Amino acid sequence: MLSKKTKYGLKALTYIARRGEDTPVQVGEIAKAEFIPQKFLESILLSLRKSGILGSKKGKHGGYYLRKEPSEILMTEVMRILEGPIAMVSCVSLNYYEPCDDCPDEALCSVNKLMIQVRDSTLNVFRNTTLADLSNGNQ
Amino acid sequence: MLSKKTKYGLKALTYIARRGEDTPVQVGEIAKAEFIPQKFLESILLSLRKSGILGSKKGKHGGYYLRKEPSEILMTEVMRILEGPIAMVSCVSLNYYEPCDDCPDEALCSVNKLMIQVRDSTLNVFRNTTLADLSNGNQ
DNA sequence: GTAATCCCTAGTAAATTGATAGGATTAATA
DNA sequence: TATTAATCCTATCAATTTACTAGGGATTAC
Repeated sequence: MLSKKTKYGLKALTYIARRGEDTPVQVGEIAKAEFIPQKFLESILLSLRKSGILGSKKGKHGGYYLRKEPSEILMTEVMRILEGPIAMVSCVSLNYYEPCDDCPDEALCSVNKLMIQVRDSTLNVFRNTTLADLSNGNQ
Repeated sequence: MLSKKTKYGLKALTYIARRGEDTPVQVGEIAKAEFIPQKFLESILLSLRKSGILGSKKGKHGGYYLRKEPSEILMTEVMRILEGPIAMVSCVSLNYYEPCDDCPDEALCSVNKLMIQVRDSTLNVFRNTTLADLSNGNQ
């Protein structure tokens, strides 16, 4: 299941991208528009800022803004920040590989074999989808 | 992340399929061979039996066996039993659809749009993979 | 009848999730 | 400079899920 954190994060990014203007967007505005608990959203946007997707401006009239064009923000990056590894088991993770302690031979492991395929097909979606794709009306 | 339940379940099914013989396999044998806590595995195999994937024989020399040929056991079925819905959000689930309570219009929802693509690509893998594929050495 | 096996229900510790609380810091503006 | 409005940061917490464990009942081979 997708965590609420990821769901809220994606909705917030889409909101900012759709808005389009170059003034920063406040957390409160997004929270109200997307029905997201404000304090929770605060922490989510903070992590997106720390990861370099968002920039922020403090103080009055502050808020968050995209640091790149929506068409340059890949879902691989966003999903890894919000949801963590894309692979369903660490032994097939590209970025966070760890062997299973109970598996004597990955080459013989049926779970490994299946999860590599799932990982690749999911990656294929995320690599070919940008925030611009999510924000636009088309497909 | 894939739950241990699913991981253990897949390993157990693969073990039974690879064994090939028509005598039932005991939980203890699988647990020992695959390093799975026996009592936990018991409950997993029980749920696979209740779902019709496995049959069982009680009493001495009892155990579990496949009710279909490995080539006829699709991953869609196995994963739904072990892991639950394949979709990452209920609003794109084919078998367990439920609308999100915070989403006024699915057609405009970026999460919905993205997760439909992920669901379809994952389904494509599971629909084209059988237990026989996991059990064989090839690919 | 005894041993070996599946069947079933409960319970439980640890981790994760989805928040909330409370305030420190920063910046615009009057 | 004082006020206000925003981000930033840490800590905490209840509910849920996960990954088991315990204990025994039911069934069957021998």
